[in-house]
Amino acid sequence: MAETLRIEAAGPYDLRLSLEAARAFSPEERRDEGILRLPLRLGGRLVLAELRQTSGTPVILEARVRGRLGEAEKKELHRLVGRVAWAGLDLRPFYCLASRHPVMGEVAGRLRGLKPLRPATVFEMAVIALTEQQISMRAAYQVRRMLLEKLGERVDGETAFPTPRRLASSSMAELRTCGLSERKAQYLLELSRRVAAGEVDLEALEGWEEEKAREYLTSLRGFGPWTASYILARGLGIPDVVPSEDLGVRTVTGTYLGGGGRVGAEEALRLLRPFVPFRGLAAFYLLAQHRLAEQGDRGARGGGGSAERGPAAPKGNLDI
DNA sequence: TACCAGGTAAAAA
DNA sequence: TTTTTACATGGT
Repeated sequence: MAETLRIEAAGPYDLRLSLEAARAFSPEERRDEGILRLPLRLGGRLVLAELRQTSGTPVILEARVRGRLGEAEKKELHRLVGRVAWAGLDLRPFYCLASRHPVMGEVAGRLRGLKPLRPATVFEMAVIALTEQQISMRAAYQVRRMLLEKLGERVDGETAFPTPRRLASSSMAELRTCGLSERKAQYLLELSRRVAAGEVDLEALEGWEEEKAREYLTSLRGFGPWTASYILARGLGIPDVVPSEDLGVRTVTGTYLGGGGRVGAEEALRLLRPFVPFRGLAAFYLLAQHRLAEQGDRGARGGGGSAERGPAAPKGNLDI
């Protein structure tokens, strides 16, 4: 017995490419034929949704879940899948802007249909952002893997992100063994406790005006300007927001749009100006291009011979 | 071995 | 008020 829901997404969209980009940083090689196995909480119930894209236009995403779902659960599944796949984002206006720029036009053409995969909740996005502060993506990935392993909940072979309540009930020692610093463990505990207590509602930020949400986020302990921008961009899905102080953003904007290497935050913003109101999305495309090209290089060296993805990119440790 | 990675708050100057 | 510093892990 299974339920299959069909979710329409604003086209163009390429789920397989979006998955490939999202996993470009991951040390584990996952071959899953363009299917996203997504643990989701529908009300109090944890289910595994298998998400795939059916061919054709308009873009339809199929979400398959074992067992029966109630009407409210179906509605929630629809909302969450739409959120993760960013179904509401229409890429066409961005492509229109990109086509007027020689480099961005080429990158956007090559990565047509790419959208950032978004975490199912703003809380999860906030935790991800906390773990990614300062350390490399690979190091942060290991920390999150440990968090999932120790505190996550298993469902059909996948692990769901721990709830605020579960994180709030964990100990400093437990979080430290996941590789978090004392300080980040404190931030994470404080955030989780406040969210679990209902004192902080990150999900409610969805409808807020951008600057108000930014102000609120930076008022939380451990949330600086970089973290706030990252959450606004990917957690709340504001396509113009870009963490311009971000090392990766400064590298790729300098490399692809500027004269060469890493630039300062202000210069990065200046170089991204042609893509208002999609500056964050533009930066994401450059990061993805950079990362996928790098991965392609590795594959070629290893004899795997994965598809060419354009000009070789300078070395770095970038991710989306 | 050092040094750098999608930074931040708190201490020191 | 502005400038340093500690911090965790993984790759080079």
